[in-house]
Amino acid sequence: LSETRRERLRESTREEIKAIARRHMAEQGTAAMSLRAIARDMGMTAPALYRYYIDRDALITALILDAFNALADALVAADATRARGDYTGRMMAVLVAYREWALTHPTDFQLIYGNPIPGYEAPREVTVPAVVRGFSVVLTILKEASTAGQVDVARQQRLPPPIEHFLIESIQRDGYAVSPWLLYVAVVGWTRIYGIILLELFNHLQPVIGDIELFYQFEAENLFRQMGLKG
Amino acid sequence: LSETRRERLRESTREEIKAIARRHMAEQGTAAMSLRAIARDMGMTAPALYRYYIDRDALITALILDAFNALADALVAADATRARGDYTGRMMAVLVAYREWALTHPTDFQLIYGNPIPGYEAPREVTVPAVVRGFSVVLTILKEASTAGQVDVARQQRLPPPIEHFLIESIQRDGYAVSPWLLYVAVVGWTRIYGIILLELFNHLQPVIGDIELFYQFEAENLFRQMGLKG
DNA sequence: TGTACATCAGTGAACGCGCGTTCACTGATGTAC
DNA sequence: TGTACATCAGTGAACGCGCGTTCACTGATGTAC
Repeated sequence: LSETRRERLRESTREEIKAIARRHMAEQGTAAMSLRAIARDMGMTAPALYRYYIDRDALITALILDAFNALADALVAADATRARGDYTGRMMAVLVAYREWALTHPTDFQLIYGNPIPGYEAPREVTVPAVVRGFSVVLTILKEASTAGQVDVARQQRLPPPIEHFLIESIQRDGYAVSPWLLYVAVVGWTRIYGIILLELFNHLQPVIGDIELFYQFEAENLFRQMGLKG
Repeated sequence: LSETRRERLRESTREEIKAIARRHMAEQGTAAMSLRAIARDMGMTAPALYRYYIDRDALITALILDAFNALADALVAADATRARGDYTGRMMAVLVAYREWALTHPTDFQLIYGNPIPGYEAPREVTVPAVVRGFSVVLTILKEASTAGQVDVARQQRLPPPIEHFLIESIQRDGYAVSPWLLYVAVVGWTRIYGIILLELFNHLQPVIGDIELFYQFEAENLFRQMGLKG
């Protein structure tokens, strides 16, 4: 709004730095991100980058934060494409969007959910809220479906007590407004699609199953059935 | 057998190189493996390593091959601890051993199933047979359980036709001696435990579910039920 | 059993390259009067 | 409107470090007669 010309230029340079960093990571792996290489590609000298990020770690943190938020945005947008009452449709749209985002942004996905970068540790106070944003898209759908009576209680399994207690504590601490069972199936769903997507990213799955998109949808439907999601 | 003294010394040096490489990877990440650092730790100069591995890639390949074989050994050993007719017991032992191996050898696990090392590509003719060794432990249990009538056919789902066709082709090409459904559930099981284990390795799962060991077993049982494995 | 020779492990110097970060500086852009 | 000054982006040199790989070599170990 009241941004000066200088502030706008500065912001666009910050964005350009991140864009080139992403390109390099895509080509060389996330661990290969180098300030000197970025500067070279921008036609600048390396010390100039220190005007924009105080050091290499700060740049990595910015990239990670962007990635979490972009992923969450994609999930929110996918959720919005379906009628509010179509709970399985919304859930499927979100899961498909998750995989699609990972496949179209493989580097960003590895940055947030793959091998950690040696010598770098993400500050939790920065990353956790961004993670929660994405996760709560799924939780909201489950909560609304449950409220609408669209979750089959008969399918609900008895959880091992220590896990149930842990989930109840999470719910109270973070105010999730879902039952332990719904939180549980959300976590299980997350581990399942994560396994498929990461194996696909590393090219381990295609030779084994062939059509991964179809496989993914089939497994999503199995998950919905186990969750007790109706429709 | 007819190994000379020189050959024995040579072999033990090759092993020492690998051991130190593993330690460095555990401390610094898989991408940080450096010949100079290994040589330094061995009290040698870097060029001496070229007597044992023709280059850095050859050393990485040797480490990967060792890791696949050690994992397969662990699965075979776990399978052998249960009575032959106890199919669910054998399967559970194997899945638990898989996770335990990954947790006690996190670096090796990341080396074979995590982010690829930038600039390195594993030669498939070396790795594929080692992968198949581990996978066939699970397939054998499923095959024997099926032959013994211990797989509930009623639980079998109709697979999407393109996937079924792909699996049938794999079975014929590689001579797997199981039904498409059994191969399918083996693959699904693999993606599921992989997702859990990798999230656990990266410390993303513990804050969400608490007792991961219990969670893992609970999910394994759910998997057996979906497979139709009796007992 | 002793000697001559071949094999092989390991060295040290070098090549050419990369990296993150600090520092004193230049020169352009923007601001106050 | 014009001038003096402050702010800030970016430079170039430097520090101290790392890497994989090649090469001619030394010196110890093993082998053949």
